[in-house]
Amino acid sequence: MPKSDDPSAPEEKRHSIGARRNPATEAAILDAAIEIVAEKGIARFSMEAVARRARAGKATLYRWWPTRGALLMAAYERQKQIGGYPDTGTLEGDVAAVLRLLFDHWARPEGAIFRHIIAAAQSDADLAAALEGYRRERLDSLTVLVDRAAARRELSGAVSGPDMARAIMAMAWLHLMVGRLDADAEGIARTLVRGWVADTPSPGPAV
Amino acid sequence: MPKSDDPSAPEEKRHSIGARRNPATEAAILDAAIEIVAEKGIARFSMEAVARRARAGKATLYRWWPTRGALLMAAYERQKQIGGYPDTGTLEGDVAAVLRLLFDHWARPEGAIFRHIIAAAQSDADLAAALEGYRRERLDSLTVLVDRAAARRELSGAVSGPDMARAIMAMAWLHLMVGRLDADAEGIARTLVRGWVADTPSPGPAV
DNA sequence: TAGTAACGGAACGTTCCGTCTCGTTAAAGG
DNA sequence: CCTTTAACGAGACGGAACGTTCCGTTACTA
Repeated sequence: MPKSDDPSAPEEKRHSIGARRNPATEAAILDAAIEIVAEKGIARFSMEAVARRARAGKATLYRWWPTRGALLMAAYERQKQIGGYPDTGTLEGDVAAVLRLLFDHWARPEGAIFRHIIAAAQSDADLAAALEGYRRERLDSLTVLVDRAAARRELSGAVSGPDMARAIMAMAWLHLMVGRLDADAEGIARTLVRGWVADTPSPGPAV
Repeated sequence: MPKSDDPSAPEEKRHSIGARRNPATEAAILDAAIEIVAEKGIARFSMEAVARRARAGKATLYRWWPTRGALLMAAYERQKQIGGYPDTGTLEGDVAAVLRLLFDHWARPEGAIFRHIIAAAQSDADLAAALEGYRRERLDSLTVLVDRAAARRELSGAVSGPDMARAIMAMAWLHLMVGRLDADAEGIARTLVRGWVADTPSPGPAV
């Protein structure tokens, strides 16, 4: 039986620990947020529900997370744990591997938070700014793949590293937003990495 | 001065035209929905606000559009008017052209509805189903580009047409969702159409 | 020791939800 | 012709969540 939102029993009441932030309160609130999304879905995620389950006052929530979006973002950052990207030996294999990692992560109940963050960011400028920062950080991390490919002299030189990273992210996000996390990561990687046209008069493999 | 939501003056009261749907009512409601989103943003878009501006009863709204998402979708379909895709002579040029068309369309105040439809679909199963139908329709329409490229014997054969269409859509949607509708369509097209790696062992002009 | 700020809790007014009645209107159908 | 049917504007209704504001308690800080 899933835990109810109403503060029934086993957790003892928390109190102020003086004129400073209580880490136990922060943890309880973020955990409650993650649990609610995982158990009941985003529709049941409200500031009131989080406060009830965490046995926290609404004022405490609003003191540290001014909007629902901010709390969502914090909850996502707390639970996310994506390790480094495996080295498969080819760019196409690396791209497939990172897509597979992302799809598996987002398919978990807590991972589903992320698509709701993107959704909420469409009407919340502050959240949009936070998401943009996170997005740039993830884009930068994808350059690892490109650097490895460059070291192997695998690249054609027709496309820049940042452009490649954006394309990978675009494919990942599209499949997240349309709920197709069972998509064929290898097929997507092939679509991106190999050219669609037979012969481009590009300046060839840069030496 | 933007029109207020409150039904002040100039529109005369509509009545029932008998035991059948009133087209004027439908038009007034959809127009009100489009105007509210364009003028005030999605945050001010509510069933109540639409009913107020359209001088319609809430029951009338719910009779024809059972959810907010359904009304959003109908409003988008009413105002969208994307013509055919221009033929630029190359696949890369065609992809750039379609991206430019989409970006320009979505950058208009009414076009912004679409990103909110994608957002709302994350928490509304009915809307998600409607969006999925629309998405497949747009994917099919993109095969025109691929067919033209095939007729020119431009394709490498390494990537299938549906995969190409999905990749184009992914890039378009990403830039929509992150608010980068000023992106370089030509650069994106190049990223997709040309290969990232120098030499693929596909049936092409291997060196 | 006095000041300060976080804490749980609860009440507040507001907005929007979706449902529901009401009286009016006019087409549909026997 | 005249009863039936259904759409219409209007708005009351209970419920949920919003974001703010108090309260009394707690314990660190100066």
